[in-house]
Amino acid sequence: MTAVLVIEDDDRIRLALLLALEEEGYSAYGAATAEEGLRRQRESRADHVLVDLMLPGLDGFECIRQLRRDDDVPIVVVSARDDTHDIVAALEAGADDYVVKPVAIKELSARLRALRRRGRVVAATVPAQVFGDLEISAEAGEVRRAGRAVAVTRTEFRLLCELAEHAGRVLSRQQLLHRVWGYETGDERLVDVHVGRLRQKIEPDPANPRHLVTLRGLGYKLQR
Amino acid sequence: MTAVLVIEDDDRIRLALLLALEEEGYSAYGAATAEEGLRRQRESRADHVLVDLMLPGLDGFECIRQLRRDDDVPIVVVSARDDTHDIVAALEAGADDYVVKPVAIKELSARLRALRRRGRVVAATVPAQVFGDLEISAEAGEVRRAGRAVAVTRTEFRLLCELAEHAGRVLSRQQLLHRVWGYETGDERLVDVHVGRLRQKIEPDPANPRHLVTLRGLGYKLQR
DNA sequence: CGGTTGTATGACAGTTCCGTGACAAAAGCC
DNA sequence: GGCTTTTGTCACGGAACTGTCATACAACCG
Repeated sequence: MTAVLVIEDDDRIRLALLLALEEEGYSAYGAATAEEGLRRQRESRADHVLVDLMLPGLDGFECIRQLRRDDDVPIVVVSARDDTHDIVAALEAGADDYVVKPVAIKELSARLRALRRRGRVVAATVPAQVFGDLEISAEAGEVRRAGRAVAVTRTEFRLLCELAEHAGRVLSRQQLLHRVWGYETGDERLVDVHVGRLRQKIEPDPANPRHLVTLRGLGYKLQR
Repeated sequence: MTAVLVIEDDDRIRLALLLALEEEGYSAYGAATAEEGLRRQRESRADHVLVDLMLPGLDGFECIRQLRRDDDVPIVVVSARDDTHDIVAALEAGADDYVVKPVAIKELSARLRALRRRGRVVAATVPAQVFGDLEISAEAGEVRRAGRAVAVTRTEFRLLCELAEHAGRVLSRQQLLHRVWGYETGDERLVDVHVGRLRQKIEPDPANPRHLVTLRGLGYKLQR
């Protein structure tokens, strides 16, 4: 029996989903908060997790990340919001699919089947973001320049990922401090220093950066 | 470079998709009919296929079935019709995802990434694995280096299998504690110690590991 | 051109992180 | 029960990393 865990705070929707899934032949059980969902998934591994994005306390994105941390379970987001940003963010956080409420149970079921099928397939492609001769592989925790692995530290890696995630767009020092370091405020020079160190490692000519460029008065951006 | 084949009869849409995909860093090429698409996929295997459902001649569903017959390539349907029947039918035919036009390229790209990630996840449950001169036979419960059997203890073996199963990907100490020892939490030094012992046995030069490498601040990974 | 503002970078100290040897407890094995 | 092997804990030393600072350099502006 295929087990499905539904993490959704709205009681009505959660129960409706559980019933519909049972009807489709799944064994389904629910959790009203992310915390509870994480706990239940640790205790008894479901074959699929459905998760809402708007949850009280820990939100859906964080929930997905934590689920992913120690489990390869297929995660499907079931959200009311049909918004590209949310979809992309959820998938990047580690979700495998995203469906918009109200969802047809037949479709959901078919998507779950497709996910299970895909899970069995063997594929060898390594996902990596590419910027010219620069490759960033978050999973491998690795950065390559011209095919060669470059050793970067954790902070540098986070910084690079953050810039890569918003490739082509400027990020201010404040934004970076906030997103990479979690600082609400702080010395902006810190960013400079780390950008400099990163350049030493990933730029062929650190003094004339091609990818990690400075926009005076604005911040930094990563470009192809 | 990740290659994407777009099977879509409407020239404008196909070209727009191709351009947008290129922009996202993919290598993209197109086909105006199912027949042509099948032929191109046979000749040069793309990493992803996007397919419209309404095609002249052979329709999208049939196209998906034929693609599936000799290829595990991830297939994403890009259709104008947002209809549960179509969605279910397409997924049943073998598609892996279904997005409705007009589609945000960022979303599409994120979905492709999610598909690639998923494909790799279970990929690893392979009986025997080879890492350079290192062989791990999960069934035989045996490790060989340069053809010679190496005696490893049970914990070391589990640890090695876990790393091998996610070859090339970083596993944090917490993940390893959880997956190898079943601990919800615990002293991370434990992992270090066992990694160290394993290195003594499987690395030619344990002080400079080639396969079982440390990613400072992140964890360990096994690489070729 | 000189002043002003913003950015790059080398040096340094404090801290974090990792590897390892030692050791005791636990588990296997005659 | 004695012996060996394996496992987990601890503590220490060293290496790597981080954040701060000072200084030098570059860009901008009137």
